[in-house]
Amino acid sequence: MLSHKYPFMDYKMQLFLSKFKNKIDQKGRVSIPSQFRSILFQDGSQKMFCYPSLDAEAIDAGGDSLSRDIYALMDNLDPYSDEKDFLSTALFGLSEELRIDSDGRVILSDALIQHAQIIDEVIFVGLGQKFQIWEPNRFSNYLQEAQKKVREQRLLLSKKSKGF
Amino acid sequence: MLSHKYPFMDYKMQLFLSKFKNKIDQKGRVSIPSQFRSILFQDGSQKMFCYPSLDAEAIDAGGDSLSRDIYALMDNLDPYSDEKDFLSTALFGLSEELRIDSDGRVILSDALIQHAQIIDEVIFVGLGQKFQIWEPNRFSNYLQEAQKKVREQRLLLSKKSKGF
DNA sequence: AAAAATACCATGTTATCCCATAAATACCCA
DNA sequence: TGGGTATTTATGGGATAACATGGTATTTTT
Repeated sequence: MLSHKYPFMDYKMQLFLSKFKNKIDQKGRVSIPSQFRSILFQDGSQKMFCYPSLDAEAIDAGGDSLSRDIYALMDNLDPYSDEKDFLSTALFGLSEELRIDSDGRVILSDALIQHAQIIDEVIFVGLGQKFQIWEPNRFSNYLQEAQKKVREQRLLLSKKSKGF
Repeated sequence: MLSHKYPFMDYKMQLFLSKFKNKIDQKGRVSIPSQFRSILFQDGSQKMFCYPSLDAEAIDAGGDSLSRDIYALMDNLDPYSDEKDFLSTALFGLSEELRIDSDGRVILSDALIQHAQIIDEVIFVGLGQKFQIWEPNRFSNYLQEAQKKVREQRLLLSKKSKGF
């Protein structure tokens, strides 16, 4: 189960960190940052699992562990609830497994591009067990907001976090 | 008891102490001071974990113990809340694990350099379980301020702490 | 046949490895 | 203790490998 009691962040597991800006070429191809790629490849798959982010104008993405986590999350919901139907549609209905080509690139679908309002450049942002793909300007706006939130919660954080 | 006074410091752990000034070469490489390096290498990793300092125009850096603390902090949040997305963005998205090369050097990312306003020289400042990387002039200004603040609070403190 | 997807190749840039050197530090032994 | 030698360290440079990115050719789909 995905909860506080069973942290899914094994200390050994590799996390998506940092951010990288890459270009989209005329054919719609984008290089996945090599740091992220090597994590995706870890379980042998040549796929990138992704779907439109629920709360942001961005694409959520990750590897097998992400899709498995989401599947597990669904599994825990009441099979006949509206909540489950809604989430299944929102996540699985709109999610895709993009093939990673021999040069480490993917082609984002029109639906994903439209959701994230992407033009010809994207930022890959590591979020730990997943990452997001943003249109650069939208991301910098969002980042400002996020940093503001972090500062607001600062005291709370510093008490728990041993000096960070 | 030790753990009461220093709740987050394992008495065995090696501390980052003292400060060292090093140069950045044309390729952007900086040597990590060997004293710091040997602490970073302790757990076998060849990485330096770092992120823009929340309160200063400096880079916060450390080894596995620092990154684990932050991962643990994130792990306590509800995985699919937007609170978590905000924090992940600001913490994971801006953090980096810089690879330490065979000569003990790292290449600081543009984002970090810009945050700390670094040109071609840096000061590594030990802060115990982590250290900071500063542009030298900024650091000496900061240090002066800090010392001034300490002097101002000295009387107040000494009444409570008998001897500091 | 046209369009899209895929494989393959080329290039400039950047990171990484390896070696050289000078200075500082640690070490050793008379 | 002193004085000389070895080792470590910071730093520079050349060679090599990796990466992002653009392009062309080949295959697959429809």
